[in-house]
Formats: sequence, C-alpha cells, structure tokens
Amino acid sequence: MTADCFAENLLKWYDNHGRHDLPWHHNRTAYRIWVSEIMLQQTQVATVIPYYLAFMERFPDVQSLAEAPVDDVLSHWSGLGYYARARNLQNAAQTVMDEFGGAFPDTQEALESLKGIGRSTAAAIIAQAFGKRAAILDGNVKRVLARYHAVPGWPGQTSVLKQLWEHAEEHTPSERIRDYTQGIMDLGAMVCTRSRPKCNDCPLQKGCAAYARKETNLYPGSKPKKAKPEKTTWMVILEDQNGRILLERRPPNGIWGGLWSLPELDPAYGADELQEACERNLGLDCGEPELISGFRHTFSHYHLHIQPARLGVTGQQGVRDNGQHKWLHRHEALALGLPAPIRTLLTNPEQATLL
DNA sequence: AACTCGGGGAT
DNA sequence: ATCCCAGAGTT
Repeated sequence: MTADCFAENLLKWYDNHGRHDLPWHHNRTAYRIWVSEIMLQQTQVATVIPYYLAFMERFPDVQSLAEAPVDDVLSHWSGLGYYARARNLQNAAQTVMDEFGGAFPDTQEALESLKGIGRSTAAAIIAQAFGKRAAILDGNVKRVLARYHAVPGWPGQTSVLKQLWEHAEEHTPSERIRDYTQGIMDLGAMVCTRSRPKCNDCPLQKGCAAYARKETNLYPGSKPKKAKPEKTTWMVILEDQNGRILLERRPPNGIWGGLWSLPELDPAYGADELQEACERNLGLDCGEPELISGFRHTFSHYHLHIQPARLGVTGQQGVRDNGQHKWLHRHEALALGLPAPIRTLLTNPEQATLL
C-alpha cells in the first residue's frame, strides 16, 4: 500500500500545523507511548497532561509500575476516571516483566494480549513507538473518516465500525507512519471538530464527501440516547475522637472499582435512622448525624445524588483497619485513590454543593 | 450486539 | 443540560 493523496495532504498539513511537542513525543519508548495511549482513552489531551507528567515521575519505567502497590497506581489515577484502566495498566506491566522479559512486544497480536490494549491502542504503539505501519481508529479518526467518506450511522454500531476500520486501513501509508498517526488525530482534534469544523483550513476538503454535500453536521451519526436513571445514596463521614475518618474499599468491579470511598447506606433510611444503621452495620458507637448539603454526580449512564452526613464516633470498638477498611486523617485519605466527588467532599464540603 | 466503566471540556 | 473524548472488557 502506497501513500495516497489523502496521506500526502495530511502529512503536509501536519508538518505546518500539527502538534509536535506533547510530553509523550519526547523519548518515544513503548512504555511512554503506551501509558499515554491508555490515559488518552476517553480522556482529552489537556486533562491527561498533568496526570501523565506526575505518573512518569513516579513510575519512570515498566518495572517500577509492575512492582508498585496498587493503591499507589490508583492514587495517581484519581480523578481521571475509568479506573479499570489503571488496574489493567499495572496488570499489563507485570505481564511485560514476567512474559516478555521487560521489553514491550511489537506485534498486534502480542500487544492485544495485554490487559487494556485493544486493536487501536496496539496499533498506536506499533506506529508511534516502533515506527511500523498500523492503522488506528480512535474518536478523532472515526470523525474524520465518517465525514470524508460520508459513512452513515453511529460508530458504536458494529457494521459502521467495520466500514471505518476498512477506510482507516486503506488510507494508512507505509512511510512516515508516526507523523501520519499523530497527524490524523491532530486533524480531528483541531480542524475536523465535532461542531463547527474548520473546513476552510482542512487539507482533505477537496475529497471530503460530507463537505461536498454541506452535511458535515450529519457525520458521524449520533448515539441513540436513553434517559439516565437517577440514583441516591447516603455517604457517611464517620469521624473518631482523634479526627480519623473511616474509608471503605470498593469492590474491584463496578463503579469506582478498587478505589477507597466513604461507607454508603441505603437511601431508604431516614435521617433519624442513620445513627442506628451505622451502629448496627459497622458495630460503632455513633453520635447524632450532622447533615451536609447533598449534591449530584453524573456518570456516563446515570446520575447519583450523594447525601453526606457526618457522625462522631466514640470509643474504638467496631470495624478496625483491615483490607476493606481504614481509619485515616483527612490528609492521609487524600493520598489514596479516591473518586473525584469524594475527594472534593473531603477537601471542601461546601464546594461539593456547587457541583 | 448491548452494556459497563468517570470525569471533564466544549457547546 | 447534552454530547463527546487517543476504547476495551464483559455479558
């Protein structure tokens, strides 16, 4: 496959207008590219950059990541979301150490065998780190190709995705693969944007089917929308006489998997029942609850109304430090991997109200 | 094939 | 408020 007009025009644009100075563009090892790719899944570049820099400082190579305590990895992910990414990241680092002698594989199949690496991320590593030809298909590329070829339908649909992959393969050149891969993502992020694309600045305008029809707004097709359910929960700040707060580790799967959070209680409890519920469920001796103003946190598929309450705890009976629970001072808790709204709540309860 | 998994930025 | 983002894993 030789570079067609698509790739040539794109590369010329990239040379003049693309992003050439992102943190993972320096010292392009497979490790550094891989971490950037995982962080960038469903997360915008500007959000990722500070996390990436801190992560690289703490885990400079695959061995340091493989050997780290999982809570250390999660704390560096706190606020990024999709926490399974962090757990899979460390799992893959351990696999690289144990099964690949600490060196990242450079084939599609071997890379996809690592937890958290799918077709597109494997291709990005092959292209960016190893300079070998491989086609990527992320959100930016999907938008560019859906418009260029006027591919109808929502890319989440298997048939649409299949067509987009075919176009991705067809346009990917064998020369300058790093620049092409970065360039098509940059074009999607900077020119072929979701709304009000800058078609007059686009190097692909001439061949773009959506532009020719003045229908860039129709591509890619939008996701069928569903109403998000509303859920409610109590979250209790149980504080002992030394000012320590009880934290609870969430189960490895499900929302906020593996993170430390506040104990939750069924919203069916009334405020007047909280004290007794805490005492019965956790074996604690609690005082009267002090209600904190509630707030709403929105996930991709539901809304969660969080109603916090603070209860003083007397004595040392009841739940102690173990694998699932910890009594920690505020500043110690903030060093753990916490869900974003819990971090806000512990940092500044008043600010949480504004969310 | 449909669903799950977060949080933030853009609009 | 809604949509989307350098997607992958599970069911």
